[in-house]
Amino acid sequence: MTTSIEQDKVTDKRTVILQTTLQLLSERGFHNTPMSLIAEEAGVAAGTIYRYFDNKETLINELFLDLKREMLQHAMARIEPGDTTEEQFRKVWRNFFHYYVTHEDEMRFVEQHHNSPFQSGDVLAAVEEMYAPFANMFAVGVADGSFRELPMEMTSVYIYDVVLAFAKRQLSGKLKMTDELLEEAVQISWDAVKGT
Amino acid sequence: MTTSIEQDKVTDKRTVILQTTLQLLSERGFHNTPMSLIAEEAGVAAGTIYRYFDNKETLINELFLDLKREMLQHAMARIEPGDTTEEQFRKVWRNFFHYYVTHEDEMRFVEQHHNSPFQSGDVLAAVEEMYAPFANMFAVGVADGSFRELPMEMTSVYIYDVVLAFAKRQLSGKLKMTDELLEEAVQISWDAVKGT
DNA sequence: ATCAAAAGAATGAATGTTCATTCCTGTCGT
DNA sequence: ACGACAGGAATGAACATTCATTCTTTTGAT
Repeated sequence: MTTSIEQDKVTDKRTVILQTTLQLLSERGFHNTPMSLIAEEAGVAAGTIYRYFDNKETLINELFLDLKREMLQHAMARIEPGDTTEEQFRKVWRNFFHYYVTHEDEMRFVEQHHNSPFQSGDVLAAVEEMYAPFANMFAVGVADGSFRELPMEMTSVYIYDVVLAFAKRQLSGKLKMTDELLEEAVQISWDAVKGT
Repeated sequence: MTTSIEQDKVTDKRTVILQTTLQLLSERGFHNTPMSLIAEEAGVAAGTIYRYFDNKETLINELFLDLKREMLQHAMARIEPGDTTEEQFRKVWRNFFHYYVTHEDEMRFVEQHHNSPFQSGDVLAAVEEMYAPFANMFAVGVADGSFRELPMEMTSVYIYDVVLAFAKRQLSGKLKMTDELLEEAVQISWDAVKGT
C-alpha cells in the first residue's frame, strides 16, 4: 500500500528529525537544545530518535556530514570541464556565496560544529575527502600557471573564508552585497590568487 | 606580614579563575566544562567562584570582554599619529596576526563565543564601542582617499577575517607563514582596500 | 603590643533541576 | 498472532547553584 511517493512525502522520520535538528541547533546552539525538544518539534517521541541515531553526538555528526556534502555539491554546480581555471574559480566563489546566503541555518550549524568538541577524527577525515575536487582544481591551475605558486591553504582563504565573511555580513544585515560589490569581491579574490 | 607584592603574586583568585576558565573553555568547549572542573583546576572551592561572578554566563561574558579589550589593545600597538593610513593598516594587520598566533587559547575562546547563545545584547554593544578607533581610522582614510569608497564592513573582511583565517591555518600547522608569505598577504589586503 | 570580637572570605556537601538514554507498552500492517 | 515501529514515562548521571559552617584577616580597646 505504501508507494515510494507516499513514503517520501509523509514519513521518513529520519529526515524530519534531521531537518528539525538543523533548525533548532542553528538557532539555539548545541547545548541549549535537548533531545526532548528535538523530539517534540519533530512530532516524534523521544525514544524514536534513538531508533535512527545511536546518540546525540551521532545525530549531530551525521547531520554535519550531510550538510557538508550538500554544500560542496552546490559549490561545484555549473562547473564545466571546458571552463578555464579563472571561470571555475569565479563560479565556485559565487556558488559558495549563494549557498550560504540562501541557507542560513546550514551555515550557522556548520560553523558552530566547526569549533566544537564534536569534531572527531573520523569526521575530519570524511570532510577532507570531500574537498578532493577542489584540491584537484588547484593542482591543475598551478600546473598551467593560472594560479600563483602559493600554498593551497593560502589560496583557500580567498575562496572560502572571504566568501563566508561576506555571507555572514550580508545575512546579519551589516552589508548589502550589490551586484557591483559582489563583482568587486570576486575580482579581489581572483587577483589575490591568479598567476602572473 | 603580607606585602602588596606577595598579595599580587599569590592571591587575586578572581584572576586565577578567569585564566583557568580561558584555558579550559578554549580546550574543552563551553558545555563540556562544568563549574566544578573550573574550581578544581583553579585550586578553589566551587562556591568561591560565586563570590566573584554571579553565574557561569556572567563569568564567560566578563572573560570575553576582557579578552576583546586586550586583543584590540594589541591591534593598536605601535600606531603613531604621524603614520600614513597605509602604514596604520599594515601595522594593524600584522598586530592582529601576531596576537592570534601567540594567543591561541584567547583566539579559540573568542571564536567560540562569537557564535554562541552567550552573545547577548549588552555584550554586543560593549564590543561595538571598542571598535571605535578602527571606525575612525577608516573614516579618515576614506576622506583623504587612502581607502576606496567601499562600505567599512567590506574593508574589514580584509583586515579581520582574512587575518584570522591565516592565523588559524598557521596554528593548525596547515600553513607556515614565512616572512615572504606574510608580506604577500598584507599586500593583497592592502591592494583590496586602498584608494585608486 | 596584645587579644577578643567582628568582618570578610572560602569551603564543600547538599539541593534541585535538567538532560540523554533506556525500557516497558501499545499499535498497526500483514 | 507476529514483528517492526513508535510512544513516552522512568531512570540515573551530570551539573549549576546555594548555604551553613569554618577559617582568616582586620579592628580597636586596653
